Parts: sequence; C-alpha cells; structure tokens
Amino acid sequence: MPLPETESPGFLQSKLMERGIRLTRQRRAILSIMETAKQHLDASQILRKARKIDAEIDRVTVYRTLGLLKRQGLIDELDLMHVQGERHFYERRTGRDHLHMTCLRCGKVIEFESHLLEKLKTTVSTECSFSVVIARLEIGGYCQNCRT
Amino acid sequence: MPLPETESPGFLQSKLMERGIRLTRQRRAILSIMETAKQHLDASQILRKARKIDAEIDRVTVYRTLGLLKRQGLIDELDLMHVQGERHFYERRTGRDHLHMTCLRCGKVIEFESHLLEKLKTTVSTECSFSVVIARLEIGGYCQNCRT
DNA sequence: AACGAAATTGAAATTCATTTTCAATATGGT
DNA sequence: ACCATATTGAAAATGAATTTCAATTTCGTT
Repeated sequence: MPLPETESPGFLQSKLMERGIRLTRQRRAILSIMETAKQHLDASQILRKARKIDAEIDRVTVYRTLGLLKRQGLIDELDLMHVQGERHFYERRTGRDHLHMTCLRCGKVIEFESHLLEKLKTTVSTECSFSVVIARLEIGGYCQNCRT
Repeated sequence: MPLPETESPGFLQSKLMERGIRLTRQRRAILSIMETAKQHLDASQILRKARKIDAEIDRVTVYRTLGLLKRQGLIDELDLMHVQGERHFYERRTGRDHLHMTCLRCGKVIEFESHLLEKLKTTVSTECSFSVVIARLEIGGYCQNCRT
C-alpha cells in the first residue's frame, strides 16, 4: 500500500509554524513520521514509530496531534473499509484526489487517481448546492492475487 | 436524509428464507425496521425501534443481525464522515449505487446517484485488476443552509 | 404433533480505539 | 529571564462493538 510519491521534509512543520501553532518535541517527532510514511499508518503504528525518535511520547499526544493535523487539513483520515477492525488510518494530504481500494482478504491497499473523482466532486457541488470539503471514495473487493 | 424510494415489505425475510437462514421473532422485527426505514439508522436507533415491535430484543441481537445482513449483501454500512461519533449507519441495498454527502455542521445527509460512480467502478476493476465488492463514496462539506 | 440436532438468543463481561480530565510542564512572544 | 498560554502525560472514562456460554428456539424429520 504505497503512499503518494512526494515526500516533503519539514513541510508540515513549516505549515504549522506559519499558522502560529506551537511546535513541541513530541509534535516534531509525529510530523516527521507523517511526512516520511510510505504506508497508511494507524494511531498505534504512529505511536510506535514516534517513540523510536523520542521515547517520551504518550498515546494521547498522538491522537491530539492527528486531530490537529486533520483540523488543519494537512492529513486525511481513512477507514479502509474497516478490514482490520475499527481503527483509522492516516495519510498526508497531497493536492491530488485519489481513491483507496482495500482487499477484503489480504488487506492490501491500492491507490488510484482519476479525473472522474474530480468530476464527481464538481457535479455534486453544483447539482446539489453542497460545498465539498472532503471526499472519500473507498472500495472493498479482491486484489489480483486474492481472487479465487 | 431520505432513503431510496423503494420500500419492500417482506423482501429481506424472503431473501433470508430462500437462503435457508432461520427466521426468529427478533430477526423479523429487525428486518421490518430495515425494510421500512426512511432514514439511515444506527444500531441503537434500530434497537429502540425494534423494541417497539418486540420488547424482548437485546442489543447484541441487533448487532448480530446487522452483521448477518451485511454478510448477505442485503444492507450497506455507512460512516457518514463520522460527524456524530464513530457509530455506523445502515441502509438496505438498492441495486442503484449512490453517494452520501453529510453536512459537517447540521449532520444532514443528501444522497446522489451518478453514472460517474458506476463508470469509476468499472474503470477501477479493469485498470487495476481489482474485483469490486463494495464502493462507498462519502463526502463531507456544507449543505445549502449551513454555508456561511 | 412431538423430537432433537443445530442455530440463535440474552446477559454479563470484555475488548479496543479513542476521549476526557486535570495537575505538571514546556513553549515562544515580550 | 518572565509569564501567559498551550501542551503534555497518566489515569480514568467513554462508547461502540464483540465474545462467551448456558438457556432457549427453530425447523426438518419422524
């Protein structure tokens, strides 16, 4: 389950700074995890990785920082069809919209970018007088390997 | 938040029967709720309504029956952008795919049907060799009334 | 209509992710 | 360095959903 190409060291940090949000030791660790993540991570995975950078980080701080980044529109939250329980997964926001396919058997996540998704968003905005903030298209099914 | 037009009294019941699944007093109550629901309901709302039909229904039975219907592909589970906590919402399956827009301020749910959604599903299937079982497109934003 | 294997149920306990609380500590502008 | 304010950690609380297991119910067979 690869994440979008672009890694951006320091990007989240500078975004928060320019918005006047305090940077702490703990936040810096979590931000760097999110910036370099190659997978969709859940809170406990982020905690584990963050503790390798800074052993003194609590679970709640991870949740609070993820909440902050979500509110700031810097990361997106995914459910990935709840294939592995009710946990949430996170990915940094790239300008480009994409959908997530999750294999119901092996849990593999495939990302896919399509202009149809953009088109759907604009259609919805105009036809339903609804101003779109986030669109999440999640698909469950079977990947090439897992089709029987 | 209106649900698709078609009400189908006895539809779920007969589907389960023809698949050799036992009907119980409790299941009948829950099925009739799901068949006639005009809103997206969560487990506790379904429990409350089911108890009006049959006072002796437990919470677990609701969860178990919803699980059964989900596995049988007779209902769909929605998150509705988690605007009201982490609970899940349920709707009976209609043949027609549609997306859900949830207002982040007032919680209103708008449904929208589009051939783009179908097209997106087939594109994904062919281009990614992924066999689609369920597609869930959920949109968060602001409805006409709540745009500031 | 009764029998009985197999499925279903309820009640309590449990799980698991996430949130709240609040006192102690750290941040960054002055 | 000061200090108002924001952030943190630890523990407790929440809340949805699941597991467990003995008691009950269903429905095909007799």
